[in-house]
Amino acid sequence: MPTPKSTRRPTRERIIDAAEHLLRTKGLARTTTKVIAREAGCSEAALYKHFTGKEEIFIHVLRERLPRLNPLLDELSKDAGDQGVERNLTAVAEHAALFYEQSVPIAASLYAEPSLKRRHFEGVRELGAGPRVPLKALAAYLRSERERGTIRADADPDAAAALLLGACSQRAFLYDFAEGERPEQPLDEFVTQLVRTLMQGLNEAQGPAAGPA
Amino acid sequence: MPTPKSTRRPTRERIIDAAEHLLRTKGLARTTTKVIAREAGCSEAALYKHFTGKEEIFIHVLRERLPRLNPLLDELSKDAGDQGVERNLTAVAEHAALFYEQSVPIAASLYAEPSLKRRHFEGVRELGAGPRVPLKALAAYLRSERERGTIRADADPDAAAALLLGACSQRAFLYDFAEGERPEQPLDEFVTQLVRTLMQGLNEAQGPAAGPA
DNA sequence: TGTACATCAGTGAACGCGCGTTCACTGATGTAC
DNA sequence: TGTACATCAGTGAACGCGCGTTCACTGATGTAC
Repeated sequence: MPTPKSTRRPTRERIIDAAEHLLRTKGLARTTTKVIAREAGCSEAALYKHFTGKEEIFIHVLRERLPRLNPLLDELSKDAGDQGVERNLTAVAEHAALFYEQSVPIAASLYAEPSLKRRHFEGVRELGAGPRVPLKALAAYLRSERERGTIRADADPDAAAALLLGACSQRAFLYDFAEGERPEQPLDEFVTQLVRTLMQGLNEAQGPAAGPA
Repeated sequence: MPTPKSTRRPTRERIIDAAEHLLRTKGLARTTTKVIAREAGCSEAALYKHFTGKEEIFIHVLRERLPRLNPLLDELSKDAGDQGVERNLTAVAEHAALFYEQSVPIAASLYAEPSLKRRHFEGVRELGAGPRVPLKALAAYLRSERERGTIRADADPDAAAALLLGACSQRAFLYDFAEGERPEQPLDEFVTQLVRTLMQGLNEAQGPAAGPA
């Protein structure tokens, strides 16, 4: 028998749960009102007691379930310099990679429905979020490190942020596209090498490049 | 009156043209057989003289119209060292950015229809292509530069490739998502700064960091 | 306490619409004699 | 040259299906007296 009502999540929550899960696994095109209702354990008609329509359900999934990357980055600016830059960047990159793994499959499918994409990003922009914000935040952090002299004076914070977060987001796509084509490199290894490469650059080592101790 | 038949492209081509254009502008969900036919200037029934079904049209758009990044990268490996590494990387990044601008909107919408996504990438893999190939090729080029000593001996070619191409692909997403939210940084400037940052790293300059002359 | 009524989450069945696809047909072109 | 036939790209109209949505209704819960 199904879960007794007393212990079930509220219907509205179960609808959002179901829609989110289906978006992730079956894709936007296959996420119909019928399957949402079936997975939520209610009738299709019940969807319309909680939302004005199907698109509204998706908008709420996007608003309430897409993870946020910004909190971590905001915190980062405060602790600038407390720990090594390299350690901070590694932490950021690791979180970013996980974040993109979560959000890429859903965000990407908005391309199939440009009106939904537009609606979502207008809402997101009004909240001061949006895909550019993490880049700006990371660049701001790097600028503060540059001011205290922990990274080179002629460093370009925007370019560095684009490199690091770009690599993390692209990884999320490859991960999903290739779908187990080959055993993926572990995340922490990937991230460590990104940060090391970003820190030391490709130019011939001259300075105290701190070889293996 | 419409273009006379004698000067029109063959119907099959016009169908692919129309489907591609609609995928880019209206999205996968709004690209129905009716609108493809209207834009191609033929009847819906005519679609089925040239393709077995709608999905087949999309598969052929993906196969025949998505740009290829690999040729440029293959060539690159041959000329390793002929020009400066920095110059080569800049050229690659610029092409990569344009490539991703073209392919991202269409590739992303495949997330809405996972079965189509899977079919496409299986086909692509059999041709030795796929989204991982450019990364591998760029890393191979960097390895050859490392062997001839033009970049530091302990450089990580895979990480460097991930950083550079990641930044370029992410740019394509931001460009499209934000849709004119703010005047975009010009491509060549963006790319130049990426490459310089990647080459010199963020660590305090010690060596011949060749400050402003 | 019992009774009458209001509220409201939720339902089964039906709705119309637009989708991808198929049908029988047309008309232009090529070819054999 | 004309005529009879084959081929084939392309069509208008119809098809059935599954979609998102709405309808009239139910049954549980709360509340006033």
